[in-house]
Amino acid sequence: MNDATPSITDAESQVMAVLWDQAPRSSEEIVAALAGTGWHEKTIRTLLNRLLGKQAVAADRDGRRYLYRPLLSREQWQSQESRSLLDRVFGGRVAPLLAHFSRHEKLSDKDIAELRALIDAIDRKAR
Amino acid sequence: MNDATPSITDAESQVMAVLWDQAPRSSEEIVAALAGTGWHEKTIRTLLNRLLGKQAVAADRDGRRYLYRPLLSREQWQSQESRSLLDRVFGGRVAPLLAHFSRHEKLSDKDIAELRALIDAIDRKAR
DNA sequence: AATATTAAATTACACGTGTAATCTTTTGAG
DNA sequence: CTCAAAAGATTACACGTGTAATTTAATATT
Repeated sequence: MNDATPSITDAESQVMAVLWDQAPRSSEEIVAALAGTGWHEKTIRTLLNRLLGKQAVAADRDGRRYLYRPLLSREQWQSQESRSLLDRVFGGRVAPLLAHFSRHEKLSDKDIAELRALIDAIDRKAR
Repeated sequence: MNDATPSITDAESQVMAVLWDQAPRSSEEIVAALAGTGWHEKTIRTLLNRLLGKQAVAADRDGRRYLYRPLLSREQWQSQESRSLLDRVFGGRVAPLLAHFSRHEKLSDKDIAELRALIDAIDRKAR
């Protein structure tokens, strides 16, 4: 009986991002990759450990060090977060979300073209 | 000075929802409207007070009671939450978000029709 | 083998949030 | 005018999270 999909905090997701970008990596490499955040090395190691506890990453021994790799994929995480927003904020419906964006976000021509292509693709698949 | 836009927690947003649905309302009415949540009356009053502190609602005296009304609109809140998801999870781009939904969410025919109508509307407005 | 490094594990601590209980003040009932 | 009921204000408390410091264990060096 273990957690279906671990839920990741915001800080944790930034550590995941490093591993999604490339894995496996040692904690030292991860710390280096997160230099821009201003986080203390200790902080990053804490986050790594929490991710281990949540089984969002795995650690494989490599000599004296561990190499970390993601167990939760970026796609899975995006799904969770998207669904959460959809349910919490838009009553679970996609169209209101898009309607919202259409009114309040600046969509580029490229965005619009992509969206149209997507709808077409979805539509074709649906029939 | 004062907070540009207060950030609302999940529980608080459910209280806001009652006021977005109809306002102004007394705390008693709000408690009644949230009967389905299983929350204790005290809990709901706490949430109301926190919303007051965050200036997400205003309270106008009405005899011995207060009448509450939203200062933060549903639209504003949806914007905040959407933008937060977009930035945190999708690097700030709308198309990847929608692409994600197209791959992972089951869109009903009605959804698809609505989306198409939206795109058309956006497109017409854009040109 | 004893000791110094260093990675990892454990512990810490403040603050936000969910979830209330208690205290205070106001006001209607007698 | 006194007292009880009720609305609101204050206080509580555990848990998650951001942010680390301290302790332990493993390994490299002398």
